[in-house]
Amino acid sequence: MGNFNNHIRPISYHKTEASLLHSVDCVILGFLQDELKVLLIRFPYQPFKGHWSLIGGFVNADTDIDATARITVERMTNLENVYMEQVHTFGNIKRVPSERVITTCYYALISVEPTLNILSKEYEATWHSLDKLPPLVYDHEQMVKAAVVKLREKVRRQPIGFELLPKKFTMSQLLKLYESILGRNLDKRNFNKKIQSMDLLEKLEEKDTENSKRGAYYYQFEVEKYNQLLSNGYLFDL
Amino acid sequence: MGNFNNHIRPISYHKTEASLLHSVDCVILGFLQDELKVLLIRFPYQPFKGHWSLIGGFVNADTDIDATARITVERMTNLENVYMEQVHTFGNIKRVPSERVITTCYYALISVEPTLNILSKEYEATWHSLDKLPPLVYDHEQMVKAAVVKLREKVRRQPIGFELLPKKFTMSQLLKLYESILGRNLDKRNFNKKIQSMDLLEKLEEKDTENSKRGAYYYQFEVEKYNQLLSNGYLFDL
DNA sequence: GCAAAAGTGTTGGCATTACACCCATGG
DNA sequence: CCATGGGTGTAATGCCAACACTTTTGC
Repeated sequence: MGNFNNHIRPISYHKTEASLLHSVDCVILGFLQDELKVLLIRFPYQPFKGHWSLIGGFVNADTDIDATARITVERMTNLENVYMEQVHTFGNIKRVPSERVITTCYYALISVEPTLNILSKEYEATWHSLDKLPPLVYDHEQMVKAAVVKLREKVRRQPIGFELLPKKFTMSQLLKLYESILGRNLDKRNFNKKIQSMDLLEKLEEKDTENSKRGAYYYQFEVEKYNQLLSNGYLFDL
Repeated sequence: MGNFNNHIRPISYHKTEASLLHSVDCVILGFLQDELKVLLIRFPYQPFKGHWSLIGGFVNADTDIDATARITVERMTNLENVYMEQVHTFGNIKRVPSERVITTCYYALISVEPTLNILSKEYEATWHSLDKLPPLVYDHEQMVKAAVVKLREKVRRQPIGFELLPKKFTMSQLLKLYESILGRNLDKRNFNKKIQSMDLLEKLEEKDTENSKRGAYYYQFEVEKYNQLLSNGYLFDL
């Protein structure tokens, strides 16, 4: 496998059809310094060598495209079970000037903890603020935008924001996360009220004393409780 | 072009990558007999010859994927400027048993008027209710479901429902359309109130007297008015 | 003692829902 | 004259947005 003549077509009533390169690109999102950021690498090939780029990889004949995206992300981050969603497939002829490549874009949400060290070296992977992105190769800017739009819609109807936080987090972290994703300020009291009323978080004894003198209680998302509510017809809605 | 060895790759640092078949499938939706329906054809190839299927086509090296989808729909319906949205890309290895094909699914919204005659012959294209779909080839049932979910979300935030109606339509047609898309009954008075308050429809002098003795006023969607409101920050929201 | 973040309730306005009767007409 | 779909208003409710002060503690 890996060779472009190797795709399987035993029956091949489609012998005459064109065969094309297909890749995946991943918008890896993380929450750092109270802000949603995207992980970019230095593009390794000419003529765009050194430009910033999303992380991607080609789809080969014996791998599902979702799996290709997952492998791409996991190889880069050394994480497993990363939350991913397909965003859109970009298929214009000229999107990659040098050749025809169809690319399916995904986003991945990762919790930034011990991660950074592992990934940083190979391609100079670094986090970039969404509101001051450097120029990216090909149509990768479009991809980032599309991913954020999709995340913004999804985050209000499903409790996926927690994927971006450590297991234990404070209310103000959660607030700032949502503010950053939605791109606007939220009222602290109204936000807390709404979250609390959902009854999806467990309040822990422990406090975070790093970011404030008084200390803020840690909370934890309870997946099981959510699944139970879900099966009773509950809809997360923020 | 059209031959699978013809894709352009002058630089080809990706010579060693696999080249795959890529197709599009289109969920063509129409509103008939007060119901949202999908247009299906009889699949023309063995071993699924005669089974019901979506309308599709292969992507060749010199056509954008969006254009491929559009051409597919327009060839089948003899319509132009059909409203289309990309839904999802299905890329599992085994989704087509006989060979690896990655398929991008689109939905198309068409207004069913003079259409039917033109398309019916070639592949026995016929309209099917969404709640009693026959078995479909491959993963086409999944595609239909995904398309309807996407439409359901979109139709509440953008005035695309009108794409499914003739230029002139009555309020009860519009109501039934939304009921059918959203899959639940809506209150006639509340619905009218909301629609009227948007101020996007022009009430015509003319009445539809076919479906009722008293006659119901025709309305028309005013695209320009909508665009103007849009540019002032207005958000359609139903 | 002060700076910095945490925590906590109430109110008014708006939007959504629920609900029922008369009208016009063709047959 | 009656059956069928068309057209219309009001009241109750719940939801969301706006808003400010006290607490804790490290420095």
